[in-house]
Amino acid sequence: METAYNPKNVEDRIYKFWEEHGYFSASASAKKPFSIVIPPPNVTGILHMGHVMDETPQDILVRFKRMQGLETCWVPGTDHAGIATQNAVEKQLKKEKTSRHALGRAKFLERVWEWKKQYGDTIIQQLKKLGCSCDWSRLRFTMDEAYSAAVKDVFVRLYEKGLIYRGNYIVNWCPRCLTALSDEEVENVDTVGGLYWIRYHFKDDKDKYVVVATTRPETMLGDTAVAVNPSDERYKGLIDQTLILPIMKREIKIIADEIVEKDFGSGAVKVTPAHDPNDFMMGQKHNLEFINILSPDGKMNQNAGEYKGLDRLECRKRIIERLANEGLLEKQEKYSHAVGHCYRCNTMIEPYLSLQWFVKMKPLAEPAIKAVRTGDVRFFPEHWSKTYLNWMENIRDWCVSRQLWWGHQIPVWYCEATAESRPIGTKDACPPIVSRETPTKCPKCGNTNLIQDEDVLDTWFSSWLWPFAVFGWPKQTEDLKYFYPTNVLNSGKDIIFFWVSRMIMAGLEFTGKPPFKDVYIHGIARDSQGRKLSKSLGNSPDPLALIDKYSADAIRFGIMANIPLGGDINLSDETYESGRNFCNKLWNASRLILGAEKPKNERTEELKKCFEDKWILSRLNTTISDYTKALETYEFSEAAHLIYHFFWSDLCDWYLEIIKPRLYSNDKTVASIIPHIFSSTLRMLHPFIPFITEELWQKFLEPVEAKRHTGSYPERSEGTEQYPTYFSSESVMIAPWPKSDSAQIDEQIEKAMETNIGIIRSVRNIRNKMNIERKQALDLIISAEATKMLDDIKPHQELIKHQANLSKIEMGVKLAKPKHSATEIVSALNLFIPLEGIIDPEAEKKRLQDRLAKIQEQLTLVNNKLSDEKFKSRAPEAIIQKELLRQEELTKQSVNLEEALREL
RNA sequence: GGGCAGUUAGCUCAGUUGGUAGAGCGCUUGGAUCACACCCAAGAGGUCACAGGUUCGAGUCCUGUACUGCCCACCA
Repeated sequence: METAYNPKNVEDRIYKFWEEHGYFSASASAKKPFSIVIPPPNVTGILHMGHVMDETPQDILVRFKRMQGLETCWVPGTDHAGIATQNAVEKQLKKEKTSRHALGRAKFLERVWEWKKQYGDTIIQQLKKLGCSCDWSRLRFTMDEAYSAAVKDVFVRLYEKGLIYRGNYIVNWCPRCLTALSDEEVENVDTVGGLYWIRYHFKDDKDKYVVVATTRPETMLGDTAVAVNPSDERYKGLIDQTLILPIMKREIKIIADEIVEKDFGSGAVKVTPAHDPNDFMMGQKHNLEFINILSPDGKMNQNAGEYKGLDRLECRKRIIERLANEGLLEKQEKYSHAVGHCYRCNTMIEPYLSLQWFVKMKPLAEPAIKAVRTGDVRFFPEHWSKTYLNWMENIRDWCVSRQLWWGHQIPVWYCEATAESRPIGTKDACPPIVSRETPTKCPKCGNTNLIQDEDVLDTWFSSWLWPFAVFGWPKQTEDLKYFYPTNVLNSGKDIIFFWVSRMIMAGLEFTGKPPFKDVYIHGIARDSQGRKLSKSLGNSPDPLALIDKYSADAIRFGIMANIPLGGDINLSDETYESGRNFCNKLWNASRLILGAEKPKNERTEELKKCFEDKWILSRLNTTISDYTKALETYEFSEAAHLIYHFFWSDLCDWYLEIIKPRLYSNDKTVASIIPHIFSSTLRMLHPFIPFITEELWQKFLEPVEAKRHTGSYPERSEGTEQYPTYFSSESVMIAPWPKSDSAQIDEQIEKAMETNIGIIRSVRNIRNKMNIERKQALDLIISAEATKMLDDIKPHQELIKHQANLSKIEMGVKLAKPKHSATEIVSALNLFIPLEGIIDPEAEKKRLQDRLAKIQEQLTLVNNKLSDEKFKSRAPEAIIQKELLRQEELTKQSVNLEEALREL
């Protein structure tokens, strides 16, 4: 074996090995199921570190559960990501100096499918590189034929139930993507802009005017009223009076509405029903005219008169100038407010009146709220349920139609008469035909010229069905019955509203069950400075490059060991280095074992165990228990720390160092315990670092297999954990999960070992401070002060002597005795290392005095406490006993120290 | 404006039902010893944001304050 672990070539070979053995596939069986559906990555591009954060915990859980013996199914797939993918392909077309409009819908869609093929395949390859143990036979795409059928089915069901409606409303409009967006797809960014105060003169009294304030002055071209609060004294008597809208010279009325805030601006607000949600409501209420002044691309339209064709922002500039020139601009001031931007292209969105399809959300939200309230669906960490509930309780209807080409075309057909144009406010002559199948004629008028709605559905309208659609829903398949609901959903906090909440609603609505029991929310990957990872900042590393440099195992372990509970992680080279170092340590520890002696795989029970053997077995079983518990509750970094500590500190630093002589001398007990420990450790580590554990498993397996070949070893008995089969299975991936044997857990032994370690460290510390070579054997004298320790230490003298290189240990020696030679005192333990000729009596005296002062100070505190009536009457007995012991101990120490000082 | 987190070692974070603060990295010192320098040994470093309260005892529970981050929101 090489001195350093070299993951190159190992990982690909191992992954192939797993695939060829069919370990990933799952099917309905008598076993208990465990299922996870992957949050399908968008086919917009290749994977980034955010995906690694997303997939790694899932693979850990899946591997963990598979080893626990559950029928484990991880469904992989990708998402068509309508708007995002369409944008990506459009960008590509732009580079080719063409556009989707030049290509036409059909040709364009061909291009997107090509794109999807390319990136979808790449994503799958990347997931494999990362080690993901998905059931690849179940690979799904949100635009698969069967999946599309499910989407249609859902649309029709909701429509029939009256939960889908079509109507003219103000929606979030992206003038670049040329589509409506849902509220969730708008990112509000605090922006400093201007607040403009404009004078609207009265028709009858040209000298008088009302001042309105606005941040979007260009919308005044579409004003059809000015509104004030009915209780506003300033405007009493002015209601219903007529104003002349500047520039357009249109006559508009002053209306009264409660919605107007008296305290904002002048208390009077211009009303533009076609370009503001509030104004829209007022427009309906007061029967105002709706004047749309914008084209879909954000330019002014014919209703803007001379400004037609200008971009809205350019128009804004000109309007301001003109108003100023005409003396109608009362004032302008800087104003900071939230402005919506498209979450895909970052263009400033416009509130825009258009005909769209909506889903009524309140009826869907109610059961979904209940599911989380009652604990049918649980969030980890729990506090995310509050965020979820807060949003769900204030949910608003969902605009699901998108004016895009890439996506599920809406399963609605119109009679030709009403399909072409969609004039605002007009009603279709024939009602739309909402159908799973393509209809042949209009059921009302019999017309056979039907035109399908050109729009597609919001991409999330398909992904909210993911947990059951991947199992064949709406068909009641075996898979659906067996694997659904899934066990846990893994997601980033950024898509709780987009996806998690909607899946819960869809699951309950369409299957009657919540789609998963647990939701594990992980944080977001950031760079070492805490910034979000993004292409433009250049701080978003390519996972494949990192895997190439550090190995997939290193990335996985590094991230999972360092990720705070539910918090964001700052990624840096150190993160991956720590993972790499850990793997290398594992490699080398195995190398020590495999090089020293082939594993014997023999029974341990009959062999005589030394103290350290019992200790490491106790530690092992404690670790198995705690580690398993941590994984069950999604505490990945906690789990990683537990196993890290057990392996590196307990096993490598102490146990292996202690047993080295026995290892080289072929001690039978060691030779049987070691395979047991390594087998369990490799199995525990496998979910985190699957590749190297498999590679090592195979190496441990070699001698065993060799013996089987020669017939000197019994055949493998599958699936048992019984000796002599520590390495019973052909792959660690299908090996049984280690079980904690509570009979081997011994707290006293673990405590005793801690004491031993403390003593050994103290001696080493003294060596260090005094520059004493390790080769030079020392005498250790333990003072009588440390009476309590003596019994603990006695049985382990040999161990301590060997680890600390001591020639002898003398116990119960009074502090005063080594006054001519004691040179260093370890205060906590009262150890003395006698050495001739180095003592400085003055320094020694000072040291003792300081220590005495400290002890007396503590003694006073304890005495005070013990004489406190309240403490005596209320503190638990165990605590009082502890204090009494401490008092005794401190008293003894102070007496000894005083005596030592006198003798000095 | 509302909601949710957070404030503990130089940095990133743990801290289980209240019982005298831990890890990794970094730093300091020493070390080519026959698993590993991607290593080993040892060490230094903390008024647990602040102020009150409950308690025999508070990093931990309660109230308030300050600051940081995130999310939601139709004051134009």
